[in-house]
Amino acid sequence: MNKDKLFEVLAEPNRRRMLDYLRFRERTVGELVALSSLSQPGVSKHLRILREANLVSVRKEAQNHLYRLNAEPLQEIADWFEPYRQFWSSKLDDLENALDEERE
Amino acid sequence: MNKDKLFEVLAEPNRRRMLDYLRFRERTVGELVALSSLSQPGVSKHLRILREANLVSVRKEAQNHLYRLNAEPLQEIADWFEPYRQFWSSKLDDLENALDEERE
DNA sequence: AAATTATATTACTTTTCGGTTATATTTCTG
DNA sequence: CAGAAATATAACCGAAAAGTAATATAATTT
Repeated sequence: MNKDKLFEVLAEPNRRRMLDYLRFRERTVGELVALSSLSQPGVSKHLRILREANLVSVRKEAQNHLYRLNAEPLQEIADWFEPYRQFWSSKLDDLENALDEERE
Repeated sequence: MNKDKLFEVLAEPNRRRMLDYLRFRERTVGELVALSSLSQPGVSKHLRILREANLVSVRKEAQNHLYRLNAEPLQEIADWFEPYRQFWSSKLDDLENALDEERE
C-alpha cells in the first residue's frame, strides 16, 4: 500500500475513529456500528477500505467478524511528519533563547 | 483549523509535495508550478487551501507572491499517531525478547 | 500608457466519495 | 429445517474534489 493511498484512507474521520476504538481490543462489526453514527453497511464499507489498506485484519468467530488493528502501516505515514518536527521544536528553541536572553 | 479538515488538506499528494518543497525555503507560485505537473491555476487553488489551513503564509514582493511554510498545525496531526507508536515499538520489543531468548 | 509578467478567481466538467436501501450469504438457534 | 442474527455486497444518489481554460487583477517594464 502506498503512502498516497494511506493518507487518503486516514483522511476519513469515521475510519480514524474506528482505528481508535480498535486500539484497545478487537471489535465486531456490530460493536463498531453501535459506536458510530453510520448504518451497518456504511461501517462495513469503511472496514473494507481499512482491510484493503492492511490497517485491520479480520477473524471469524461464528457469525461474528472480529476486527483487529494492524498499526504497522501507520508508521510510514508518521514518518512523513518527521522532517517537520524540527520546525516546531526550533520554535521552542527560539522561545528558550529569548527567555535566556531576558535572564542575562 | 480542526483536525478533520487538516487531515483532508494533507490527503492531497500535490499539497504534501508543496509543503515538502517549502521546507527548504520560500517559493514563488511560479516556482511551485515548475516543480509540479499542474497548471498555474491548479497550483494557486491548492495554495489557497494550504493558506486557509494556516499551513503556509504569503508575502508579496512586487508581482511575486512568496509562500512560506508554517509547520505548526502539523503538530496536531502528528499527535494523532502517538498512541499508535506503542504498537510498532512493542513489535520491536517482541523481536528483542525473542532474540534474547535465543541467546540464553 | 501599452504590453508583459505573476498570480488569483470564476465557471465548468469529470470523477470520486460517502452515505443509504435493498439484497445476498453464512452461521446459529428453536 | 425455518427463522433470526451478523455481515457483506450491489445499486444508486447527491455532494464534493480536483483539474482545466478563460478571465480578472495587480505590479513592472519599456
